[in-house]
Amino acid sequence: MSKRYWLMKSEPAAYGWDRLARDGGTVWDGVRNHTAKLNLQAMKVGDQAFFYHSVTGKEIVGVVEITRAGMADPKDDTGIWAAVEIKPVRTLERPVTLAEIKADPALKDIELVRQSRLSVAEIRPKEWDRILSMAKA
DNA sequence: GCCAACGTTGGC
DNA sequence: GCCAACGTTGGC
Repeated sequence: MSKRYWLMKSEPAAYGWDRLARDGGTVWDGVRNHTAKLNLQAMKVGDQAFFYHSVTGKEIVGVVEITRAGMADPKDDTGIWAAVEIKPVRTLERPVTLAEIKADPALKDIELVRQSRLSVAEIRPKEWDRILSMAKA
């Protein structure tokens, strides 16, 4: 199966990009939404994801890679919820803001905008490439 | 099983 | 601080 792309949201006040870069990787747990859980469970080792700062910033700041997939959420006693392990791959040369994404017709169907509350979303390969090219501009 | 009420998230 | 979107809960 070919590589898929994702987007993971975090409030910088709770766990930001700087923290992830300093930690060198982390277990992505605590997700309590079923759609997001399905996305976590669909992830494979080697898949990549954008790291998005919600609330403060509202921008994509970096790229992460899934280093461990199909985990149970270690903080969950019920066995319902899922987790993955991620590591930072690189910081974007320039963050891509939500405003820019919304303004771009090529990204009008992106899940980040269509379902703004979803904390773990899939990114289509075309959208992935588009956002990467915006980060270089 | 339906739906109104309520809680939470996150953008504005 | 407000509100829209969505999920969950509880009465019927």
